[in-house]
Amino acid sequence: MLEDRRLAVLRAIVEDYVSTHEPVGSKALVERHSLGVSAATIRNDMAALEDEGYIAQPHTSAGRIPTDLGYRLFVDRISDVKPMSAGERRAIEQFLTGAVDLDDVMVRTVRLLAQVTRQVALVQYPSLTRSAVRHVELIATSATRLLLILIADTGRIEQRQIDISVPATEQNLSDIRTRLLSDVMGQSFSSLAATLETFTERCDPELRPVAAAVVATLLDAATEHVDERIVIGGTAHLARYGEEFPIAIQPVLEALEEQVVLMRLMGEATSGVSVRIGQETAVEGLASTSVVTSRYGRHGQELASLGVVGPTHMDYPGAMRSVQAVAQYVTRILEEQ
Amino acid sequence: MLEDRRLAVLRAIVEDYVSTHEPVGSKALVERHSLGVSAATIRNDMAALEDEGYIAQPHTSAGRIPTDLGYRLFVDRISDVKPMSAGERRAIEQFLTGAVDLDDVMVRTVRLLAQVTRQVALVQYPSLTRSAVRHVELIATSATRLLLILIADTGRIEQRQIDISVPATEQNLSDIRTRLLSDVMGQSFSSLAATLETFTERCDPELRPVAAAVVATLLDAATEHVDERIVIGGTAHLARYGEEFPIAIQPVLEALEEQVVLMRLMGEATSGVSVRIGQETAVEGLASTSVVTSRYGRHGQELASLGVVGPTHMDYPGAMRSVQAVAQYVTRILEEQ
DNA sequence: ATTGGCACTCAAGATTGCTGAGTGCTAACG
DNA sequence: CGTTAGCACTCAGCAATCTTGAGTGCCAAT
Repeated sequence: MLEDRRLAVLRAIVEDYVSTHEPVGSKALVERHSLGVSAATIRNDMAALEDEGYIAQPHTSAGRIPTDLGYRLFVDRISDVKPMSAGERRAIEQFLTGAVDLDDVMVRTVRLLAQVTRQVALVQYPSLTRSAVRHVELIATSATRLLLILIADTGRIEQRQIDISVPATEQNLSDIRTRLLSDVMGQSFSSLAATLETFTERCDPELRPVAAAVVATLLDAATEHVDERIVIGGTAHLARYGEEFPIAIQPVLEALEEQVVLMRLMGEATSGVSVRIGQETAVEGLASTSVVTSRYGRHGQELASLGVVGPTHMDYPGAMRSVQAVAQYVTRILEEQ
Repeated sequence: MLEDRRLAVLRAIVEDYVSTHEPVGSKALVERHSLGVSAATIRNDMAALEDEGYIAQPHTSAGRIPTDLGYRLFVDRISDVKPMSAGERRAIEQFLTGAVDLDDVMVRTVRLLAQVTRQVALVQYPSLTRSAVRHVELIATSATRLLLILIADTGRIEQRQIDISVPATEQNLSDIRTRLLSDVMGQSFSSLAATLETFTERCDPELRPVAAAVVATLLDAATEHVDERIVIGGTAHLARYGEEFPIAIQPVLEALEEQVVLMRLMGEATSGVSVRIGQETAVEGLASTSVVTSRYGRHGQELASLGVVGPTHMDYPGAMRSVQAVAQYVTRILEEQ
């Protein structure tokens, strides 16, 4: 009962603060929300909420703003994820259909997400290690140089140069290509190391040097360590906050240019929608931002993440809803491919 | 003689303003530069320069700042492009070697350029229409769906889905693939339309529906209209200026997210280093920024552009030098591929 | 437990005055 | 005729001061 009202007060504070970006006082609260009690009572509740660490005062004679902890409680216990309107769903669908290739899907998705949430959007390319080989191609670009092309069933393509010391004939290459294709076609990238362990031995002795080089390069490309690609969009929205709010956007932009940081944000695998608030991001430059992500995938398997980065005082229910919806549609698009 | 001194004054104003970001007065000028005349004389020169539109006063009791026209004169007639130090050259070289594929070259280049110039960097992917076909691959991903892979001799790869109404046998596909390859291998992308005009007719009647679809898709992919890809980096540098300078960075970020704008900035083909100052960019959001670009290429042919975007009060000689040097190195890297 | 009343605090905005960098003008100089 | 010194004038920016009002915490009454 009393607990209930306190939560209601916290929710009201979060909602008002998110929409006005100004500390909210007891009087304004009772006016804007029908809480059924007087401002003085709210003040008592506020004092209690402040003791527990859910809200704070910027300075003595100001209203309260939610702390990271407050947002966390809000996200975990209070907010209810509203479903999207039919119109929104249709808009998303329209935006994503007609993509000509994977790059196009990624670019369209990041734009869509940025536009819908009005925040910075991140989309990670489907993980190679979680997908399977659709095709492998080996092309001679000069006498001692080959080009290896790897195509995943997600549509993702990787290419690598291979320098070989001894020239290989077209026949040799063709042999290797055929063997390689029959070995790895349809295999998951993560199992390639095992699959190709004996590949070189199984080749004719004269092919072995080339085969070894090819296998080594292929495995290197398939076990991509840090070079997962991430597309960013909507950075202009950052500046919008900066205008009337003391969020230094430089550290945020810097953080978003660091591959390591992005991988940390997108990599942590949790099903469903994940929300990290302020310090929880564990990234220095993102201390005053929150990150809302969701996994997306294909046929029940999760391939990668997408999400948004915004100020801690963001519209969490809205962001969570949009991120989830977009993830679902990307999943569907990938399944159609 | 008199003209000479006026130019020297303008140059001094530009240099001081670029380094301090504060309006420069006559007194400060004579102190910092040995111009051999008194402040009063400088004031006369300044008044003349202002009449001619090269400098302006933010308010009555302030020093002068260069106008766009002033920077233009500075760039055209006054500044001398200093060569890079050996150390800088080595740093650039080191940064760019070791790239595993074209994507990698592009990403490394944009990072390098952003780091060296401390500004926003743009790198355009090599134009397809100006390069030649290294390889074409046709893969069946299901009975009625093909994947067409185009590889340019720059290392750039394009892929497209092809839906065919009638299932094609592996033998059919192989036929088409072989014919296609012998037709287009080594051809320039711009000549493909002519080369493939009679391709469908030359096929067996039963292959024609599939062949027609393949050719149509291939030509569509090869004549990419607006979807030239551009990589952006170093946006965090924008915020640095924003801090102590009233450049609204939001319009800049917005402009940089518009494909059309980027194409306009990068597309205008001029050999050598090109500088567009303030309004000259002809982009609303970039009215208070300048763009320094250079073409890069391979074997004398220009493939695309790279460059930087920064505030109009940038270090033009430095930026021009860095952009030129990086373009040269990228050219070299592409030639090695 | 809730409420009204009241004293207290303090950020933000307005007002004022001062300072000094910088200019333009004029008259003198070589 | 170009250059210079001198001088009056302008005005952004800073600091000091004052005022206002939103908001709080506490206490006594219900």
